[in-house]
Amino acid sequence: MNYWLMKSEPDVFGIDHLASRPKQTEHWDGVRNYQARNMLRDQMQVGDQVFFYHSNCKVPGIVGIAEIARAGYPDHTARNPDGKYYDPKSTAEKPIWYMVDVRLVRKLRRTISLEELKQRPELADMPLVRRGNRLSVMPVSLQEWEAILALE
DNA sequence: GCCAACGTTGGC
DNA sequence: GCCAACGTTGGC
Repeated sequence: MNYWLMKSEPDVFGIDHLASRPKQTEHWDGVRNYQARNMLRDQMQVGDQVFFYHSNCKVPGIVGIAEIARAGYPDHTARNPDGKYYDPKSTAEKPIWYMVDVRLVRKLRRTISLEELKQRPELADMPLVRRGNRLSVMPVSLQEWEAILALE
């Protein structure tokens, strides 16, 4: 089992959007970064646990726990010419971009803010707290996972 | 809204 | 293959 952190803007798709979906499950589309793509496509497995992170908002931080409900499969939004995730280089035969399905496990009792995460020395190696990091999907070690949950 | 950091693009 | 220009991310 692997652990991950996935970022989303709450105004676009936040934890409450996920909670209101049928089966509290939704596909995670629109990732257009190769490093993140590789994780979606090659590493995420059904049952993996995910921290749901709110970015680009008033209090950025971890707001919930989700799990991978379906492993990587082609992101069909890349083939919709009318959508903002359209990529003409991606085809049905040779998809470039991938997505996974994510199911809500639970919301946290409170937001564990980025500010708080930055203060924990045991989390200093997380890409999340490093300056200039822009990865929207990143691995979390078991030690980091447990340290973060202990903050709740 | 600003802007630093970073990834991608494309000319050469 | 280098690297400047450009677009995007995301904290503040």
